[in-house]
Amino acid sequence: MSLLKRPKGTADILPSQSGEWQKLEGFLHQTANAFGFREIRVPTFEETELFSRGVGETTDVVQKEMYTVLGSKKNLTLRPEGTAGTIRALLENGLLNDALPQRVYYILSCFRHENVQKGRLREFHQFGVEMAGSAQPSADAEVISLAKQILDQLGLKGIALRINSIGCPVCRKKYQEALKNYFSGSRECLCADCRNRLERNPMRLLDCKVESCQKIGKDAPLILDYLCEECSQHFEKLKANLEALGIEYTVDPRIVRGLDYYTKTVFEFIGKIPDEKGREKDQTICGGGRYDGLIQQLGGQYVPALGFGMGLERLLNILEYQKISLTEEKFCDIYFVPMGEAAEIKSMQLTAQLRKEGVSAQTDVMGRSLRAQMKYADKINARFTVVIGDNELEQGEAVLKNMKSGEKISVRLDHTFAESFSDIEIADRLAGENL
RNA sequence: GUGGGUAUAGCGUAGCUGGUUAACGCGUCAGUUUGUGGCACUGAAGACCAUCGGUUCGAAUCCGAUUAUCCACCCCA
Repeated sequence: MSLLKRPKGTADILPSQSGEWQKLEGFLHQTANAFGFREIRVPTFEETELFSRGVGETTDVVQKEMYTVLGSKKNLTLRPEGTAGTIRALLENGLLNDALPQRVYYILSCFRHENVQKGRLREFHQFGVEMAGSAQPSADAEVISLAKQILDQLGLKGIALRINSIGCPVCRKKYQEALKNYFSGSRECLCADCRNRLERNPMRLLDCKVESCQKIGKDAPLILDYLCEECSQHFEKLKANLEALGIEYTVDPRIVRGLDYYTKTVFEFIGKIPDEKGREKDQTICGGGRYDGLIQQLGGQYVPALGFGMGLERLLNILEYQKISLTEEKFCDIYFVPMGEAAEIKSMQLTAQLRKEGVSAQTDVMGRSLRAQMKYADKINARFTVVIGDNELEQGEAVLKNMKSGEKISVRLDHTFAESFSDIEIADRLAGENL
């Protein structure tokens, strides 16, 4: 029988990695809570229509990347992103009738049938927040500062924030007309893709990597010059708010998000990761913006809202690249080193007792020699060891060794052990923090 | 969807233009005698050379297909 393999674009999270995930997730929960966001959990699949209506019929995500199960009455799709389902849940459960703004966040997996690359999986995990009810630029600033705080507190360096405004449907339409006019003049010189874009989504033309197209686009009109009064003021206030919060940014008029629901503010946090050959390349780790029309689009009242999605695999990639570890690789508070059968029993009992107290305790289950056990204790980063042999059993007393400092303390091997160990352990922890 | 690179023990790599027992580092395991780890030394285990097929007297090495992975376009987290 041949070995079955996992589907392309999926990943196993192994025991050596899950601790990092748990730490990251714990940190995300904590930070989101600090900003007043509460967790929401929504289904992994939704009716296909939710995404075609919410994300946008013409987007790549909807047109060619969704995993859809065809049904006789309704088609179902594995969520390609988190916003549509979250907004659907807010509407369906009447949460938008509650005090606004409504602040929610989620950690979930998304599915897109894409060509796989580093940081581009077919099942990937996303942390996202959505804030519904405020049209104020201060809400934009708050959401951006949440993302910023997460990236900063994780200790990441060199993450750039780029912002732009793509206006509201009214001013965007005018801008797109202006773009069409501009590019139509040199239609014949554009690449095939761009000629296509000219009709479907002229804003994408600015993004083209083909040199000749870039040249043509150099003097193209900018969205920022076409914003209506309201959108323009919104953007100016957002910039002022970011400055007040001490958040650095650059305005990048070429940011055009690929999901149709965005209006006004769009932003991205971009980091650098290495490819296989060690060359650095930019990668978006967080992307988001305002989507004032989405809730209406999904059948609700007009409620302005915004949010972002953050790719957890991408985040962990960058953390790894910047050599930032959230966890100790292996961890053990205390390791018992038994010598002889009677000692093995005693070690088992003490281990069991400490584990009930929440202490990470281990003992030998390999029948190893004393020397080998000490080596093992060292490898798993045991903080303390206790050697137990016939002498110790007879005297009811043993030596507790601090593996870092080498310090040895005599302890009693009776019911008082757990208590005295916890005192010593806490003292050691405090001493470590003072260093 | 289109185009290109890579594929050798758990990990990272060597293996030149096809020629016998596939090499090295890290890691793992055991030991370096008498009851205390990190260093050092000695030894061991571990690979049908991604899979399938072809060329050849002979293939890790050449050819084809498949799969995985990486990169570019596209798009995005």
